[in-house]
Order: sequence, then C-alpha cells, then structure tokens
Amino acid sequence: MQAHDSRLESILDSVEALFARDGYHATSMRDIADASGLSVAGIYYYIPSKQIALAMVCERIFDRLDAGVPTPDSAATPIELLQRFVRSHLRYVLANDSAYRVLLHDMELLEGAASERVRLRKRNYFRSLAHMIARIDPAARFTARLAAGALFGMLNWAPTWYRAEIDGNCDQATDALTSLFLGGLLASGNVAEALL
Amino acid sequence: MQAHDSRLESILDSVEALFARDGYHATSMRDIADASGLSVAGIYYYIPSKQIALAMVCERIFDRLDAGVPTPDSAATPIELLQRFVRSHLRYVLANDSAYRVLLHDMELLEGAASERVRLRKRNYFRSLAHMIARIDPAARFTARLAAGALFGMLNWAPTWYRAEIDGNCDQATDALTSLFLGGLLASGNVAEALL
DNA sequence: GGAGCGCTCGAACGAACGTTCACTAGATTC
DNA sequence: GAATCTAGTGAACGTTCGTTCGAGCGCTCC
Repeated sequence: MQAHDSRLESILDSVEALFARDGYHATSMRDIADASGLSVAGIYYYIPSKQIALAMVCERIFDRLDAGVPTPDSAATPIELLQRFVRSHLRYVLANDSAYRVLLHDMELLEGAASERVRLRKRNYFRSLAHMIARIDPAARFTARLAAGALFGMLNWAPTWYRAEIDGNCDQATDALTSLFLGGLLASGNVAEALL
Repeated sequence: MQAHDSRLESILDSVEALFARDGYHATSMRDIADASGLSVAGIYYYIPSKQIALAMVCERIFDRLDAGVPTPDSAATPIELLQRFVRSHLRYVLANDSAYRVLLHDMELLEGAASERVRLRKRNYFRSLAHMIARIDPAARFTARLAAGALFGMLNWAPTWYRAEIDGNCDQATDALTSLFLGGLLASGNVAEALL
C-alpha cells in the first residue's frame, strides 16, 4: 500500500516533467514507461489511462498551490495577506517550472468530469485572490476582477522572462511586482490619468 | 500567382484556427485538408510540411503585431507611445483569439532555423516595449526589463479572463490596464512601500 | 492537336500511437 | 501446500500519423 503510493508519486513526477518538456500529445506512454523504469504495460497497473495521468498531475499541482493560500487571521492586514499570496504563488511557479508549464499548456486538454473539477479549483484559486484585492482597494478605481486578472498575468508571465542572475532572487522579484501592482491599485487616480 | 497566394492565405487561416482550437500535435494534416476543402495530398502543393505550416502561421502573426508598434514621432510623448502600443497589442490579442493561442501554446514547438527567426522577432517585440518604458520612468524604481515583463503579463493574460459583457469594451480595458500599470510605475515609491 | 504546366487527387507507405491481453515470479493467506 | 493477490512483463491489437507517389485533370501556347 505505502510502496504502491510512493511508486505512483514517482511515476507522476516523471509524467509531470515529460508533459512539461514535450507537451501532453508529444509524450507517449513509452516515454513515461522509460522514464519510470517500467514496461509500458506496467504503467497501466498504476494509471488507468494517459488522460487520467494528466488529471492526477493537475490535481497534485492545485493541492500544492492551495496549500500556499494564506488563511485570514485577525492579526494580518489585507495587504499582508496579499503579499503572502503573491510570494507563495510566485515562489511556486518560479521554482516548479514543470508544474507551471503543465498548468499553462496541458490543463485545458483535460476531458469530462476531471476537467470540470480542475477548472473549478482554478476558479476558486482565482477568486481567493480577487477577494483579497477587494478587501484592499478602498476607492475601487478598478473592479477586483480586472485587478486580479492583471496581477495573475504579471505573476504567471514571470517564468517567461525571469532569470535570477539578472532580476534578483525570487523574493526581490516578489517585492518589486507587489509594489508595482499595489502602487497602481492605490494610486490616487489623478497620478496616472492626468498623464494620459 | 495571385490565385495561388490567396489560396495559401486561406489555408493558413484554417491552420491557425485548427492549431488554436486543438493544438499543433492534435491537429492532423487530414484536419487541415478537410478545413481547406482540399485532399491531403493537395495541401502539400502549398505547404511543404506541417512544421513549416506552423512557421508560416507564426511569421504572419508577428507581421501583424509589428505593424501595430507605434513609430516614435516628434509630436508624441513617451506615454502616448506606450498607450498606443498597449491599445494595439490588446486589440490584437483580444480580437484574434486564434493567433493568441498559437503564440502561447504552439510557437515553442518550432524547430531549427524557423524557431530562431521567430524567437528573435519575439525578443525584438519585447524590447520595443521595454525601450518605451525606459523612456518614461524617470525615477527608475523598477528595471525596464521587469516592468515590461509585468506589463506583457497583464496584457497577454487578459484573454484568459476578459469578457466584453462584464469588463467593458476593449478600449475601456486598455485604459484600465494602462492606468493600473502607469500608476504603479510612476507611484512615488513611498505610496506602496510604506504599506508593505 | 499535341506538348507543357499548374493544380488536385486516391492510394499507399512505414512508423508510432494508446491500450489490452495472457501470462508469470514472488509474496501472503488460509 | 493450495489458493489468492501484488507487481510486473512481452507481444500484439486496430488506428492514426506525416508524407510520398504516380496519375489525371483543364488550360495555354506553338
């Protein structure tokens, strides 16, 4: 039972890395078998199908993302909560390149019930950030929906350009992006609009 | 000659739509033939291979993106130039969902010389925005590199959440995102950092 | 009226795909 | 020690893949 589970986890590690590198469709069950040190048929002892392998990998990723969502405690200010969320999210996507790429490229290839389930988790994750933002912005120059979309864009795009040796370590990038976002969110309105 | 070229263009329209909807690997030459009203063999009269079809589609997309990059004229302020760039870019990615999806998902599947060429065009496009930003920010709280990455993230992520009936028309979204970005870029520093 | 050309086709190629099958060596249970 | 279960295998299934080939159109030019 325990041996079975840890073996499954290591297979999913391989699957995640292969899907990230080559994409879902360009990864064959032979590739997965080779990377896992099993025969092709042996893989099917642990995973019923390639589709379900993708579903398992996606669920794992959201398990880890959700674990980073800060729970509102009475001591923390809304801005502190946002800062924690950004730090957790950015750390994950920058440190787990495979997961980021599966999420970006392959998640939408899910079908059926698994697709619905993962899509719901994605929406909930998005909303948890939107709620934090709504609690911050007093003047509400922007809808929380738009602001959350913009912030997620800044964060999820980071892996495409970020390089630690140029842009500083992950926490420095977090601080910069958070400051850029909050500066825009809380700017008194006339600061930017007068210039347009 | 002319008939040949317009036929090729219409085939590339089909290819772009199919790659966008199903992805490069899940699109077969049979699919392309059906969508183009030709036989499979007939497609190869216009396109030497599936790989080159992808390269052609990517080049077309950058032709259109580049056409929207504003040329600096003496009358326009740096902020006006940025505004024009953002408007042009966002209009394109929101109105051309197929192109956006090919760019996001399939461009990286290019191989060989075509890959290098397209990658270079992407980098140049990124740099044209970074240069505009560098000319705006006087205090330089952020590197132009980070600011351009953040802005591109905001814009390129928009197709994943933007819906005209909720978020207003494309120009309204442009104004909101530009204002959010410029507000953060030009914020006096202590506005946001005092809160962290 | 035949030669050449631009364009299109059906048929086929070998290779790779996801999945299933019958089977086995070893451990566990009764 | 017979029966059952776990973990794994090699071989094969039918299908689809990207690509190629030879041939057949309708057209223009000599």
